[in-house]
Amino acid sequence: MTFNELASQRLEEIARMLDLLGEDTFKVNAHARAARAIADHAADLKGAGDDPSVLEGIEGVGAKTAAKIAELARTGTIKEHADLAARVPAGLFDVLRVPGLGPKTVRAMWQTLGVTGLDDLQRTIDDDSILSLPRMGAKTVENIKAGIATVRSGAGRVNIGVATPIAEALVARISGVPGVERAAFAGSLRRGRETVGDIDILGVAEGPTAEAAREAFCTTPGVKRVLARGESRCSVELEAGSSIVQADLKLVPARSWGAALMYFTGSKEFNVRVRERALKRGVTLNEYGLFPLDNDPTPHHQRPGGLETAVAGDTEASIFKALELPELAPELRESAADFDHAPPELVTLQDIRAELHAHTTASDGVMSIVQLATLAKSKGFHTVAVTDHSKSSALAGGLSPERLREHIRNVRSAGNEIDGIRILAGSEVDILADGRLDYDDDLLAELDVVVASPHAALTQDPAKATARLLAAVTHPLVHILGHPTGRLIGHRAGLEPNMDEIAAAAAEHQTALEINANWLRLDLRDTHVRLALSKGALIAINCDTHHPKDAENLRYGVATSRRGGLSKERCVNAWTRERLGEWLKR
DNA sequence: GCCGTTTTCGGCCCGACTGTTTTCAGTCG
Repeated sequence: MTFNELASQRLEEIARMLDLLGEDTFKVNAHARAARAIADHAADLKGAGDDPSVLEGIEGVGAKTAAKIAELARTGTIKEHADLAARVPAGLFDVLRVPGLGPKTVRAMWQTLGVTGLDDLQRTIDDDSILSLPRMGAKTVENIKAGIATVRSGAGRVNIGVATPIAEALVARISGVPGVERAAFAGSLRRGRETVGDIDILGVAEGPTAEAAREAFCTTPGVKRVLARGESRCSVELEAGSSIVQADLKLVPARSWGAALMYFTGSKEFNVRVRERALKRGVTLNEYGLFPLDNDPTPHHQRPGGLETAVAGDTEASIFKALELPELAPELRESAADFDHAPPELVTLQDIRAELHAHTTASDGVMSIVQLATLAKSKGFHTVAVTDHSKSSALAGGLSPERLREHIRNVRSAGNEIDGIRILAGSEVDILADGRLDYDDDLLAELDVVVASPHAALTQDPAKATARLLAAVTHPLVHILGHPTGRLIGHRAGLEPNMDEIAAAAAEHQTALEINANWLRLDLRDTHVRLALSKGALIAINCDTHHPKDAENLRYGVATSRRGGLSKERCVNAWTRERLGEWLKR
C-alpha cells in the first residue's frame, strides 16, 4: 500500500468512526472528501512529515487534516484515529457495508443492541431483537438479511474489465426496448476508473416506454435482487463473475439527456463545482437541465412545461457552452482540481497505431508471429512488436539467448509474409532484482525494441525497487519500462518505487513508461501517468497481447492515460510509423 | 473540517426511493 493509499484509508476510517459516534455530518464529509482527494493525488505525500507544504493546494485538505497526514508520515499513526478506534468496534465497518444500513441505524444497533459486527447483527435478526429498533419492520429485516449475504459474498469494487462488458450488455438491453431513444453508461465507469462500486445506466424514455425499460432492466439475466424500482430510478444486484455488482438505471426525457449524463457521470466534487459555477451565473443545474434561477421553490422539472424553460441540458456540450466552460472529458472529472485549467487534448482509442508489447507461441502467447501481425493490422496499426519473455521467466516460456536469436530471424522472415504492417523484433526482458537485465547488451542490441519489465521480487523495499527500475530506465538499450510496479489490482500491491525519480530519469533518457492496458494491471496507474507527464516523460500504452481478446483491453489503457492527462504528442503508440521508428533507433 | 470575486462566520447539492409512518427519517448517489 502506498503512503497516499494508507493516508486515504485512515482518513476514511476516521470519517466512518465519527459518523458512527454521531458527530457533525459536515465534519464527517470533510474527512471523507479529504480521503478521496489524497487517494487521487498524483504526488507521493510521504514527505509531508518533514515538509507539510506538499499538502498545500490539495482541495479539501485544510490545516487540521494536513497535520494528521504529517503525523502519519512522521510516526506511522494518527493519534485521533487510534483514540477513535479504541471507542468504535472495527466490526462496525462491515455492518456499514450492508446495503441499506447507514450510520444512524448502525449506531442504534451498536448502542442499544450491542451489535459490534456482522455475526452480532445476524444474532439480532435470529432472536428478533432487531425489531425493537425504531422504524424496523419485516421488510427492512429481509433486506438486511439479503444485504449481509451480499457483503459476505465479497461484493466490493469490480474491475473495469469486468464491469464494462456488463454495462454494455445492459445498455444494449435498454436500447433494444422499442421507443427508447438512447442509452449509455455513466458513473465512475465512464470516467474510466480502474475499479467501480456500481454500474450506472442512463436511458431516454417516458411513459409506457419507461415502464418497459424498467421491466427489461429488472429482468436482465443475472439479476439476483431488485433493490429499488421507482418511476425514474431502479437498482438491482447483478452477478459479476464470481462476485456481485449493483447496477442502477435512470430514465430521463430527451431534453434532460445531457444534464443527466453529466450529473450521473460525476464525480461528486466535479458536480458541486459545476453547480456553484452555475449559481454564480444566475442559473441552477440539476439532473434535468440548466434553468434560470427564480424564487419558485418548485423544481423546474415538476412545473408544467418546466423542462422547456431550460437554458441547456439536451447535451453535455450545451451545458459546458452555457457555462462558458471548456468541454471536460469524463476522465478528467475526477476532482475539482483541474476545473479552471484548459484541458489538454487527450489521446483517443483511434489515435493508437502500434502495439509494442506482445507475446507469441514462442513464449506464453497463443498466436504465431503472423497471426499476431494480422490481428494488429486488422486494428489499423502500422507497427506491432514481438516481445516474448526472456530466459528468467521460465514459467512463461522465456527464451534462451539462442532461441531469441532464432526468434529474431523468424520475425524478420514473417515480415515478408504479410504486407501493410511493420513487425518489430523485440523482447520483454526481465529486470532482475538487482536491476541487471536478463540478456547481455550485445544481444539486446540486435533487437528493434526492448521492453524491460519486473516480474519477480515484487515485494522488495522501495529503495531497492527505485534503484532497480532506475537501472532499467537509464539503460541505453531499453525503450520501454513495462508494467513498472508489477501490481495486480486487488491482488498484489507490487513495487512502490519513487516515481518522481523514475519519471525524471525516463524523461531524461527518452525511455517510455508503459501503461499496461490489461485491466488487472493498469500499470502505470492514472496518478503515476499524471506524475510522469509532469516530469516530461513519454508514455507507451500496450496491451501486453498474449491472446486475441487482449487487444480489447486497449480502451482501458487509453482511459487510464486520459485520466492522467496524456496527449497524442506524448504517447509513442500514437506516433506515425516514421516518428516511432526514429525514436526506436535513438 | 473546509472554504471565501457578496462571507474569516456560517454556510456546506439535492432529488429519488423505501419502509415505516400518519407526515417522514434514513439511505443512496
